[in-house]
Amino acid sequence: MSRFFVTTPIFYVNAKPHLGHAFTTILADSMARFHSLMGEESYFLTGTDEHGDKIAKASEAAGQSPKEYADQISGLFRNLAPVLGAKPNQFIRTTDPEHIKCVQKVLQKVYESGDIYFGEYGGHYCFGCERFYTEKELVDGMCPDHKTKPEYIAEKNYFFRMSKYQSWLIEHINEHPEFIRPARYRNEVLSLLESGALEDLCISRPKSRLTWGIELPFDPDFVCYVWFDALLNYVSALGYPRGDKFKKFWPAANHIVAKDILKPHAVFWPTMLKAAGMTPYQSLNVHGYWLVRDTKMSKSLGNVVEPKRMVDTYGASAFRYFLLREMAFGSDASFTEEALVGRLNADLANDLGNLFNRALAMTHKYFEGKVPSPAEEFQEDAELKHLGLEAMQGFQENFAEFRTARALESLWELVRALNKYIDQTAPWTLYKNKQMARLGTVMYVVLEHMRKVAVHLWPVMPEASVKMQEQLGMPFDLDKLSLPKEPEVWGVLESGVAVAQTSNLFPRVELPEPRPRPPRKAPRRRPRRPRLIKPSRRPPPRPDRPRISNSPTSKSWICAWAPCWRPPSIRTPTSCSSSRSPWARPSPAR
RNA sequence: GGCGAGGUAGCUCAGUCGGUCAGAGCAUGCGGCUCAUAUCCGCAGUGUCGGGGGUUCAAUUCCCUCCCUCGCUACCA
Repeated sequence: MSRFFVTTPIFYVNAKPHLGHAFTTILADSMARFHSLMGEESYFLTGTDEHGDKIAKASEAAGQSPKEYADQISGLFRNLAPVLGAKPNQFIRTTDPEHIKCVQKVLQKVYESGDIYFGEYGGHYCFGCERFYTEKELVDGMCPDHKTKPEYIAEKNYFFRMSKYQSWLIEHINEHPEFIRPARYRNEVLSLLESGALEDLCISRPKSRLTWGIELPFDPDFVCYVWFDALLNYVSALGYPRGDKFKKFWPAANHIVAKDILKPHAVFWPTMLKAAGMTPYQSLNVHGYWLVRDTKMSKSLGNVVEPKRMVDTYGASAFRYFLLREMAFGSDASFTEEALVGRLNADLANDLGNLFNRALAMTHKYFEGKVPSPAEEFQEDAELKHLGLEAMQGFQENFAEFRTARALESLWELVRALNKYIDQTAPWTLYKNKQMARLGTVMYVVLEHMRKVAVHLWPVMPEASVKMQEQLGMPFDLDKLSLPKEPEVWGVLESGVAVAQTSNLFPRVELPEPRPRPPRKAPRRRPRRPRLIKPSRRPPPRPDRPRISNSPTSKSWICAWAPCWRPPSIRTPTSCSSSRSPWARPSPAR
């Protein structure tokens, strides 16, 4: 069985989780699920990076020990994944004793092999910041924070002989097109490597100015530089060097990072692995930033998107769908609540949700709620099947290469084709004309394709996908499913099985009215309360069509807050609730 | 400064080894259907494919040049 190991970066505990962290986690989770569904054994690792100068300072400011501080923020990150419907197999912390031991083991090994040496580093040191600045970081030769002239000091430190691996790395990148992707970042790294001599990496900090780190095994006066420490999480988590997981999942590693940490992952990390005698990872997958209304998210602008609020308001499935559908792999994307609501209504409510609802309703109306038996296949059925085949293959090919937006775009060609097929075959007319054999075939073709769509959506919207499959009378069972076979397999849905009466998985939502800007001095935002909004301009109900009692048009005001929109069914935990990830098969040992 | 990515319908983007390549979705307007969450289906558009020049029978697609946006230019993470 082939293996798939996917990682997020370990998140630095100097700030609370935000949209970017949420996205990386969701992307990694969807990849782990996708590969499980493809029949591979997958393992999903995430965690927190807790050492270094910034943490030492932040904890001091908070009046806590670094460990207390890290414990607190790390907890926030640990709690993030479940909120997003993500199920990492492991959450590592760089303060874990096993990780510390592993880092020391690697340091010792590389030291003994001669790739770590003691040398001198000279730089512009600002005593106010207690750190070195590069020439470029200085503003007119001054510290950007303190506006003072830093002192040039030389410091003895340990260095990693990174330069030694420059040509090897260039060659490796050239020979492995998937090593860094998309190509724009691969080009960036190559030009970086080819433009100048790769320097050696200073990997120690004297304890005189930093103690919050992993002690060098060969010199107790120094701690390890955070990146050298942090990057090793990817192998320490697997129990390097002798752990079973390491033997199983390395080097099938697929790292996911945002573009800001490209360099450490594309240059430091592979050379470190090489020096330590390990095979390089399989791929580094680089995504862009989430902007908010085309500007960078920042606390001072007050435009930080809180993932939890989005999930509470719109549901994890819709939130995940939006993020994976909206961001083109590698590029920046813009997050707005309007865009999210737009996608939710257009793609999920109108196209997909309504498709489920109308098909289930017809199955009840025409076949007492049971999946009918198909009869003779018509030309139009074969055409739909062919279109579906291509849409599903397009989904799989793109998803495998992290192009989730294009993958979903491809799958939606099938969703739209299904709505069109229903309109063209007009089951209501067939029923009126008592053409029950043909009607049965049409409905079967629709329902079976809906099942295929639902299966493909599991990596993207696990909760909703499970629900959809249940509504079709097919309880979700990962072991029985095989995504590679789905495009061509036919007749999985059993005739005579009862389907749900209605779907209502993705009700349309109204965009909340813009919140009035809180006054400047407002201490804390008050807890959100349901708000009443005006219904949108809707035409009056047609006289020939009976209104459903809960129709928005029947009331002058409707509640625009979450609990009204989402049926309780969505929110109840699905079968995926055991602590061991149920979709990794077999569940790897923890 | 150097290197790189990109500038295509109101919006988000796809596409072109030069010739049905001027596209999709959303948004807009009109029409149809009634199974459905007023949803779905069809039709209709608008675009000097960043500006200019060149090569060619033919360029959005190749070459030159200019303008604009963004990223990188190495040890905070």
